[in-house]
Formats: sequence, C-alpha cells, structure tokens
Amino acid sequence: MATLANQIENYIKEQLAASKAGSFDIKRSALAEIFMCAPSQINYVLETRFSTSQGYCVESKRGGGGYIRITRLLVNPNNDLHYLVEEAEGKHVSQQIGEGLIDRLVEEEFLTKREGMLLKGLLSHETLRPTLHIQLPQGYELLIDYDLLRGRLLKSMLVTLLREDFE
Amino acid sequence: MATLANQIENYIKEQLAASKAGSFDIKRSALAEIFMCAPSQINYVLETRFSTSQGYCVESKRGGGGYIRITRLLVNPNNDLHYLVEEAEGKHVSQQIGEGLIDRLVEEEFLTKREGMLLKGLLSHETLRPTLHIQLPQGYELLIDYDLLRGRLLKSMLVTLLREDFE
DNA sequence: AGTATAAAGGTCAAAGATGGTCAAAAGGTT
DNA sequence: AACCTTTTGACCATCTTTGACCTTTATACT
Repeated sequence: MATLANQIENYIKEQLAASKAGSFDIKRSALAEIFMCAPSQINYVLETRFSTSQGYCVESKRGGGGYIRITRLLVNPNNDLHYLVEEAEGKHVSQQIGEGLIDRLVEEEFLTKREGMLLKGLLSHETLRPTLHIQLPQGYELLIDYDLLRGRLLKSMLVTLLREDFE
Repeated sequence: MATLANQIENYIKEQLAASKAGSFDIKRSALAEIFMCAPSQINYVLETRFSTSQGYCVESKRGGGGYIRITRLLVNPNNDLHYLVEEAEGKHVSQQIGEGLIDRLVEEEFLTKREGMLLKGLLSHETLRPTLHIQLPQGYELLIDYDLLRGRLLKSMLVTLLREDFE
C-alpha cells in the first residue's frame, strides 16, 4: 500500500535514521511540495504515525523561519514504562495506536518480534469484536468499548513487562 | 462445479502457492473486478473457504490504501494446536482453564515463559473487567461474558502461533 | 515602539477510497 | 416443498486526502 501518507512516513523515518542526533527539522511547506500534497497532509501523517506513544516528539514553530522538528524518543526502562502504564490507565486506544506502541516496544527490544505479533493479534478488532447479540427493548443500544478494552490489555502487558521476575 | 466462489477460491490459493512467505495481499475491490462480482462476494469466499479452522488467517485494512491479507497457517499433523483452535472457537474459557492452557503451551515449548506471563496477565479478570458502556432502562441488567472474550483471545493467540510467518 | 504585512504552521470538517455486515434474492439439492 | 449454498445490494465503519479558515511569528515600515 503505497499511499501518500505511507510514503511521507517512510521519508521522515529515513531522514531520522540518517541523522546523527535522532532529530530532524524540515519546513512543512517544503515536505508538502516534495510530495505535491496539501500541507495539512503532513499534519495527518505526524498525528497518525509520529505520536508520543509511538515514540516520537514533534515540535514546531510558526511564522517566518518556521519549521517542524521530529525527534525519535528512546524508551528508558525505569521511567518510561511506568509513565506508559499511567498513560494506558483508563485510556481509549485505537487499534492503530496500539499497534504503533507495540511496534515501538519491539524496536526498542522490550518485546521480541514474536511477542509483538502475539499481542497485535490480540488487540485486533477481529479478536475483540463480540458475537453475542442481546435482545434489548427498542431504542436501547449495546455499545462495547473496544478502545477501552485495548487500553486495559496494553496496560496489563506493560505491567507484566515491569515485573521484577520477568526475564 | 465452477461456481464463482470456487473460481475465486482457486485464484487465491494459486496466489498463495506462488508466494514465498505464505502470505498474499490484494485489494478486495481489485479481486471483485477480476471476477466481475459484488465486493461482498469476496467476503463470502473468505468466510466459507479461508477460515481459521481451514488453516488460514485473514486480516484487512479499510480506507485509502486498504487491502486484504491472507496468510496460510502451518499444517503440522504432529502438533495439536489446530485442534485447540477449533476448541477455542466460540468457547467460554474461565481464567483458570485459560491459564492452564497457557501453562501447557509453555511446557510443550510452543510459548516461552515470558510469553506465557504476558498472556496470563491479559486473560486475568482484572484486565478484562468493565469494558461496556451501556444505557439500560430500569429493571434490565446485563452480565458481561468475560469467558467468551477469553476464548476469543486464546483463539487469536493460537492462530498467531500457527502463522507461517511467525518466527 | 507600534503596526501592518508576509510567511509560516494548525484545525477541522467534508469528500474520497476502501473494506465489512447483514439480509434478501437467486440457484441448486434432496 | 424445504433446505442449503451462492450472489447481490443497501447501508455502515475506517482511513486518507484536500481545502477553507485560523493563529503565531518575523520583518518592514511608519
């Protein structure tokens, strides 16, 4: 799937990989011009693929001489996993965000690739989606909050990672 | 008989046979166009001929750049994971039974000890607890079926273990 | 210094592009 | 006729792309 968003994502990741400091500045308008798209497309890519939970920090400045700075964050086991647990508490997590977090933990070697695959399977809509159909009176609807459940599953995963006896 | 469904089934199996990784991506709309049929016909074929119990795993993504991915599962008559997948299908699994199954998979070395710990955390009542948002009229009560959810999670785990691309 | 203007970047909602679901219609079998 | 499988279509959910409008910042001009 070579969507525009994916191409831009790859481009940014390449630049990031090539940079010594794990950080990279660029003008939003320049990026938009390279890919011949609307500038707001860049924001879409940053929101969906470079969020904090996915391990990136995005800063920017407007006005003349404005720019976007993307920084790759490294997970610090002692502080960040705890922070992520807090974050996951009661959080709504979409499938996309959940997979992003898992990919990050795999990249940082907190999880093996196998573990990542197992966990991503568990977080999928296909797995979570319910089969039960309950008869309710007219006008009432049954809503299952998959995103909340996903948040709980992720939290459990993080908590296990933090266990002292986890090797 | 050469029903449309059979032709589509054959086509997919050919593509799968030709693929090195045992996996194959295609656009639902593209497939529907090749066979000049309603897109939902593709889903019918996937449901009736590429289910988990038939040895396949189907994933998909909607929206721009969407696709369907079909992955073959391992067929190894020496292990009984397939049997367990059948078992887990639509099954109610208590926390105790679920943990027992995971322990067994760890003992038989289908899962590492780490993986077992991660998965047991996910199956706990604590994790699965309230995930429903419901508006019910007075006098109606709803009991949440954790055991069914656990069955789904276990099934997903088993299917991942069987994926040909699982390393 | 104060203000106007230009040069960025940000937001949000609508439109476009896919795939999913479900039930009804159509075709075969028994 | 009754039942099962296949095919279709209307409607839904999710991801992407675009564009109109908004905010912030630097600089040039009073």
